[in-house]
Amino acid sequence: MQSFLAKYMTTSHMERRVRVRFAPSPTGALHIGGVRTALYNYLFARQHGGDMLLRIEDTDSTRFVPGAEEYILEALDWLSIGIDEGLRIKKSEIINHKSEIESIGSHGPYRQSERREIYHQYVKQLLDSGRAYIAFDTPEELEAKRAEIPNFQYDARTRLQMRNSLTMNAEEVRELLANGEKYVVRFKVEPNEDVHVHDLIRGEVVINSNILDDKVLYKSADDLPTYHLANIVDDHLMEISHVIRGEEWLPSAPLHVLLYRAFGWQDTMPEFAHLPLLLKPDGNGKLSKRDGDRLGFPVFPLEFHNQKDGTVSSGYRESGYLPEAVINFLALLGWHGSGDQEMYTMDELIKDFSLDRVSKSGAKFDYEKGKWFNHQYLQLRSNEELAEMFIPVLKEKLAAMNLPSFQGGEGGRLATIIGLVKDRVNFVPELWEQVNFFFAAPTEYDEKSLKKRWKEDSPRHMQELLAVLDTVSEVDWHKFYETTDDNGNTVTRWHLDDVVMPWIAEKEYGVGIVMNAFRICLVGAARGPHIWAITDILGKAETLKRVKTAIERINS
RNA sequence: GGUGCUAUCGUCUAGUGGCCUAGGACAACGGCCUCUCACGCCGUAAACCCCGGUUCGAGUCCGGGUAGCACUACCA
Repeated sequence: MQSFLAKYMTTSHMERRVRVRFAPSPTGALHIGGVRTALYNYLFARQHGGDMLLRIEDTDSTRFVPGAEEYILEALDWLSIGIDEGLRIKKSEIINHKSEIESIGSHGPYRQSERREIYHQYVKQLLDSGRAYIAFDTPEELEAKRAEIPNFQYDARTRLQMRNSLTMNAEEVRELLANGEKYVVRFKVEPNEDVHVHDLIRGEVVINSNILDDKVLYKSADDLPTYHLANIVDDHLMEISHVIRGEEWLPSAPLHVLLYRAFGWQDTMPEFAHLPLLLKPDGNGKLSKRDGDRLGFPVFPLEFHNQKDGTVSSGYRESGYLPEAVINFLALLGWHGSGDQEMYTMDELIKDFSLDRVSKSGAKFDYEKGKWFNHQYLQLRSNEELAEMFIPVLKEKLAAMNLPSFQGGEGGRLATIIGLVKDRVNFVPELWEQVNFFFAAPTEYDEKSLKKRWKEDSPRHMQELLAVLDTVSEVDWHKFYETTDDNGNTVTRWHLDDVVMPWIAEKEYGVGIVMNAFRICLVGAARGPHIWAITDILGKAETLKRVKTAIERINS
């Protein structure tokens, strides 16, 4: 039975419900840094049993890129970053790359472009209370001012020299407005005040209001607010408890604090956490879209065809990355767990995540480590799953070689083959280089391998081997059994071992020289899985045929 | 230029005053395994930005310097 006090404490001193948001702009593909921000928000929300919202910040109509919104939602969906409220992909509606977007929740609309009327009232509130003013300076005038005065800033020192409602009388302002003159609403920042921002990752950050300019909050040209106003109003209205965003926002955090105060919302102002930036792998600076092209790896989760500028950006999904690998890799870029653990499932991340353990400094994007993570997760997938993922690649390769297409339904043969080689690849498409010889006999033989492994006696060895192998029955060809090696480990021993090895011993040939030559006949190079695993899959007829062909073709 | 943030192996990082002759992971290198290439396993090399101060004791706290980054739009 709960005491009355416990009850009292939980009701009247109840912690605010955790509500976080990811609020991207639909200006292009979702950058991998943005994905990490979304992930951290998601982990935080889940851990606290709170809500993860998705809001689209499309207040700059000029930068809108068609398809970007769908892209963002699909990327999050692919990575299993779940959205509880706002915009998201309607489940079970992803057919033929066509996905439907749904809006869920009672705090909508969740696109800022659809919230014009809401912002009007708050702009008016600020104007009425004298916390903001109307400015008529044209972009050209401002530009001229900046050219004229070095380090010009629109603020308490300069606003009285500008064309705004502070310097004009009410009649003039009314007239300009009536004439349809373009204007903006600027926030009136009071000078000389130390603004304190509490950051969950960085602690107390203090900035003097003198360095802040009178930010534009609203522009009449497109009847939309700017980021700063829309962001604060929406976060307030949507009851956001924690703002977890990139470090690039830290300098404007004081402005946001001032805005919350101007509205009288300081008591419900969200907590802030500014995440370290993702840096270029080489040199310094923020990781950018161009770095991906330059260094040859994706910086976007999904491939993106930009309809606005016609560019195509490669994506992790199309490069063969597994979503869980991307998540794990990203989670550890700027955050570490409570121990030395490297591999994390999403559930483990949710359990272990903490803003305390987010680093303060930027993290260089290490693509090599990403590959390693993918390798790890690839091994965890079943052969059947990998086969399923590999089939499109396989079909494409076979078509390119004018070979009969893969039909499937071959009794799990592909899965068996993949099981043989998966531990040597990092990505699904790489499987092709490991399995190609199962689908097509070698047409040429790797020169390096020949030089090292194909000796003068090899043709004679192979000729003799052919005779030895021919004695093995079709049934015995595929036989194998379990045995124990010198170290007590269980190993698979093939019947063919018992046929070929005694022959080699009797003739006093080297095992290495015979087997490697044999391998070259079958594979075309000195690589690949265990030789008897290969002959098992190839079958007797194909094996003998390949050896014959090799004897004829090599050295001729 | 101004303001802010940051600073441990090549990279991601552990480290919250003594457990640090600085730990883990990726990458590199070497070895083992082995018919090959890989995987795997074992091992090696590799770092506290600099200068002061506080303290019995500093990678850890403080100050200064330096460097890097971010921001400084009618972009977000």
